[in-house]
Amino acid sequence: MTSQRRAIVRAIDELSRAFTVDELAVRARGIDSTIGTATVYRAVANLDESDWIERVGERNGSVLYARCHAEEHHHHLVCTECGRIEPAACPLDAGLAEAAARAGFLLTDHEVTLYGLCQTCRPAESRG
Amino acid sequence: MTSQRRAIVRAIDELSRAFTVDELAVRARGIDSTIGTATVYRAVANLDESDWIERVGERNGSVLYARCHAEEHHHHLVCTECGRIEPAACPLDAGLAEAAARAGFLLTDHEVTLYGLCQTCRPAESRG
DNA sequence: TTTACTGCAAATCCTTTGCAGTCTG
DNA sequence: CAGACTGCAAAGGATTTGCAGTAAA
Repeated sequence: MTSQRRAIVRAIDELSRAFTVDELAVRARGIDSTIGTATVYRAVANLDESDWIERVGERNGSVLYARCHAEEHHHHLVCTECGRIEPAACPLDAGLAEAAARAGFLLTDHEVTLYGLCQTCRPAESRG
Repeated sequence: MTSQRRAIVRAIDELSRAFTVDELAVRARGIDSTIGTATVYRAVANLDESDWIERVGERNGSVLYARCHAEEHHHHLVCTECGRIEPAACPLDAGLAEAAARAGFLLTDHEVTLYGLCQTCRPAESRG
């Protein structure tokens, strides 16, 4: 592990919310200003592959990633305002699996992402 | 509605499966060879806005669209091999909504896409 | 005619890659 | 030293946009 990789990992931990590669690059450069964009892309690809971070959706055409501490299979709740994320239980129940089977499909993958506003970002009048 | 738009709509109907803008452009040019790519992108944007087609996921970095005849809120089952799509019931139940609320989130949107292999594309040994 | 739509080419934007040099183990 | 990693700059691919002309209502 190189110093750049370490800086990138630290930047992800400091962000502690969903981020685009570019946002991460900016943050990482706050730690080591010489880090190139390609390096960040490569590090993200590696960390994604090793499941240390995950794709959690997209924002304006850029892939959104986040470090999530949940162990088992899960999905994400992403605040569209500040990027805060929360793990969300997988909603794919037996009923849906059955429906897929009924349609003749063999399920191989699925994407579930919930978007919303976190407690901090939601308008006051919507707070219970 | 222009003749190009008509050709594009017809191409979508003929495809009757999930498609990328580029795939649609190829098909549309089979009807009218002069249709430009930008025109297809613009037509797709319009049709998407008017809910005549919907984004149903992505493939190799390109957005996947499909015409879906289901009326109410729903999601999609997409065959990763041939692009066949089926509507899928929304799995977001009260439990998940509650969990989101418990995390302080005000849900504003969600994406659910199931990927798999349709009856035709799945390997023979997996057919029940 | 007024407005929306078109094709083309250029421009954007995100992401990946080739390369030659550098660091890690 | 071998292999993985780096920054840079160039390339790639998807999508958007400016423009001047064309078709539709």
